[in-house]
Amino acid sequence: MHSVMELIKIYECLCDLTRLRLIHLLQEGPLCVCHFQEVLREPQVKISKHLSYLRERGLVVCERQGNWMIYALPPKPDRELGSNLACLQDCAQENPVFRADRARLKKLAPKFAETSPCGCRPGERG
Amino acid sequence: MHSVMELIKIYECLCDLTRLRLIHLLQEGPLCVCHFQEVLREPQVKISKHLSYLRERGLVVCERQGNWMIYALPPKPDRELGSNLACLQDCAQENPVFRADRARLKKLAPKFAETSPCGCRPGERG
DNA sequence: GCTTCATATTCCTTCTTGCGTATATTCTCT
DNA sequence: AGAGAATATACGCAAGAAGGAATATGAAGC
Repeated sequence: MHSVMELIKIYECLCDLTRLRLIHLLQEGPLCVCHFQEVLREPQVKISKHLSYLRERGLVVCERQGNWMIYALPPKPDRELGSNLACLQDCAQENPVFRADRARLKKLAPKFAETSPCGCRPGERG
Repeated sequence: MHSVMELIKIYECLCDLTRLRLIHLLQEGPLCVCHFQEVLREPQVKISKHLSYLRERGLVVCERQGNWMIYALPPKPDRELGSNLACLQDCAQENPVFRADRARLKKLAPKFAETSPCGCRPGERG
């Protein structure tokens, strides 16, 4: 009755559009909040709260870098999370929303590179 | 902005323990409500409402057989659902809760076989 | 110490979900 | 038609989630 809750926790994290987009972007590499804001074009509170939600449940980790908080997927996800991340990757490949997010990230990457803390490397896989 | 909602709908269906158990059991084959009741040891209302929830969202289909309603996974799931069902199958394999449900289903299968409508074949893959 | 920037948290409202009790529906059999 | 079995729905409630506005925290630079 314990490890099944892990699984449910994962699904709870995945069943919101904003969180799905956040996680999907993290699959391209670590990012900080303000970059999420620009790619998703959503207000800071919304981004930040969803990232907190994900962090509390272990779907993302974060690290402070000066003023910036760098978010990333956990370095060693357990079986359930790994399996679901792979599944999401698969489902997101052809999906218009996710494709658009990836395109937008790619387009903004050079701009981000100028002003970013060193731990935040959009477009590079973490 | 449409097909991503399909994906979210799937995750919404998967993020409840009872629904997860229902879907997992259906991966073993079609079942009717009263059999779910016995395997899960949950009240009829609960089972029935969660099945309705799943049906409305296209994660299960059902067919009347006299007094019984036979529930099953959709015969031709689309990519997102198929992918997630496979992922669930993977995650459920070693999970205590799901293992117990499978064991219980197996144990009850002979008893079900006597009283079941013909469309309901617990233990056989649909 | 004060300001500024990036991010987090609090408060409030609205909407959804899950559960249980009770009741309705739908079919079968006589 | 009436009874009984299997399943579904309605209602009320408590809890949680999502959003926005405002405010708080924490680090950096002067």
